[in-house]
This record gives sequence, structure tokens and C-alpha cells, in this order.
Amino acid sequence: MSEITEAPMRIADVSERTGLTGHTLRFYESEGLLPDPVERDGAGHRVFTEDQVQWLLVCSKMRSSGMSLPHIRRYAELMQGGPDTVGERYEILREHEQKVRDQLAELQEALGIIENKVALYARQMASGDADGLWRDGPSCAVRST
Amino acid sequence: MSEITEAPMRIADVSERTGLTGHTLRFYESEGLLPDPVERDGAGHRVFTEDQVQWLLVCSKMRSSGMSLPHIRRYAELMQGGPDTVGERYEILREHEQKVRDQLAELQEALGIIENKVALYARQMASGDADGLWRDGPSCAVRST
DNA sequence: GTAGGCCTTAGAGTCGACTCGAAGTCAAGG
DNA sequence: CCTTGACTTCGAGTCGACTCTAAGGCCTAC
Repeated sequence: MSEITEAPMRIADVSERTGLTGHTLRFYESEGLLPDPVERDGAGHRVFTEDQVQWLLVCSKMRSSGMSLPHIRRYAELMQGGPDTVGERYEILREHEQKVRDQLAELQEALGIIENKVALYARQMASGDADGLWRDGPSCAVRST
Repeated sequence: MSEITEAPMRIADVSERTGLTGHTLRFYESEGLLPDPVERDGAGHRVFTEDQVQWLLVCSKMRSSGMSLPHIRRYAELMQGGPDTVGERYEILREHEQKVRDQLAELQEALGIIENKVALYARQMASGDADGLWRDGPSCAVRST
């Protein structure tokens, strides 16, 4: 129970640690993305806990993988609800996991096509002559389905 | 030189083949995303060529991997410009390829964290007791950098 | 000949997630 | 004391990419 009073983490510190702007942090709080309310110091300034920063880091990963704010909010709400909410939290995670896998597959497919085109261009540029695919026609086409 | 007049492809056909709505197809045309203008039949209806459909399929892959409309437009413009523009087209492709790789890395990282959490939850749910991580605290945290 | 269906246009509206601006408060340093 | 700078609130603005609406034209089938 070491209650050493560390330097309080203010919004600028959290901003630096999370990569989220102050504006965004306030916005996230106002959107209910934080399970617990943010404390204030004497001047009314926000003081974040280490746990909140950790959670914000998770949030930002979730965001960057496309989880919507409403989903994150729901998850945050459930975190306040204790053990009974674990099932639903698990569900949300599984669902998002699947979404991320789908995105990965989509990107992989796009990457294949791009690499294909890049290789084609590289070959044409190396061989130095324009033999007909300069219009990027069907020869560069997407594989059907 | 087989110039057999096939059934003209109208917007609904292209919509079905590309998965883009009619609205979106008109929008893309108006945004200059098609290298060549779309022909019209007697009634003023759009008639697409096979090449255009192929190109739209490519477009939609580029879009789904996050290429912006301005970038696609630029590329389309270059396609009208002949062999001289090949270098810049290649550049655009390489640049986008890198962007896609970055996105893949980002998603992979997020996926790792999600899988981590999922596994943690699964273990806790299986063991049946709530021993302290139900608040999703630092024990579920993001690995630093 | 008229109803249905697909098409046309121009332009307005939507959505999510920020992002910014204005006006004000507070503590510390010179 | 006064400035500086980080913070506060609230509300409005932005952005990209659609998405939809309204008003109308043309062709086919009954």
C-alpha cells in the first residue's frame, strides 16, 4: 500500500504518453470512454491515474484497428459492472478480433494486387519499351473473385 | 479485331459486378476517377466498357486498402498521359504499397493485444473465479513500445 | 396510353471522429 | 502586480466519402 504521491499526471503528460491530443482526451472522457471519472486537482485540471493511461493506450490500439467509439464505450461501461459483465466483454473482444482478421485479409488481397502491378511496371521500365500495358488495361486486372 | 456488339453494360450491371452502387459509380465518374469518359447510349444512359469495369475493380481494391480519391484520380490522369507518366504511376503504387504494409503492421499489433486479452478472459472464465483482473487493469496492458 | 422500372441531373444531407476557436481560470515566476 | 502558459468549458467547424432526394426522361409491356 505504498501511497507515495507521485507528480500528478496532467493532460499534457497523458497526451505525450498516448499520442492522443489534449482535445481528443477531453473528447474521449466526454464520450464516456473512460471506465472511471477523471479526478481533478485544486485548479479543476484533470489528473490521470496510471491505470487510465494504460486503458487509453488500449483504447488507441482499438481505435487504430477500427473499433468504433460506441463499442469502446460499451466495453468501458462493462468494466464498471464487475464479474457479471465478463461474458459480454469477451463477446465484444471476439467480435472485434474477427473484424480485425477480416481487415487483414482484405489488405492482404489488396497488397497482392499492388505488388503485382508494381512488378509489372518494374519489368516494363527495366525492359525500356512500352509494349501495350501503359494504359493499365486488363492485363493488370484484378483476379476475378 | 472482333467487333461483335455485346449487350451494352449499363450502370446496374457494373454495380453488380463491382459491388459499387450506381450512386457511387456516378460519383466516381464525376470525380474524374475514370481515365476515359463513359459513353452514353441514345437515352443518355451510361454504357461501360469491359476495361472500365476492370479498372473499377482495381479502384475498389485501392479504396478498400485506403487509397484516397485524389490519389486514384491522379493515377487515372496519368494513365491518359502515355509512357512518359509511367515513372510517377510507379511511384504512386510504391507509396501506396508502403501504406498498406504499415496498416498491416498496425493491425497485426492490435490483433496481438486483442488475442492476448481474449486468452486472458477465456482463462479466467474457465477457472470460474474472479481474481482481480476483472477491471481490465494494467495486467491486460499494452506492451510498452 | 399508361404504369413500371431504370436511368438522368444537381445538389443537399449524413456520418464518425475528431479538431478548432473563443473566452475564461489559475498558479507560478520576474 | 502582471504576464505567461497550461489548463478549463462549450459549441461550432472540418473532412472524406459517400448517400440520398427531387424532379424528370425514355422504353417496354400490358
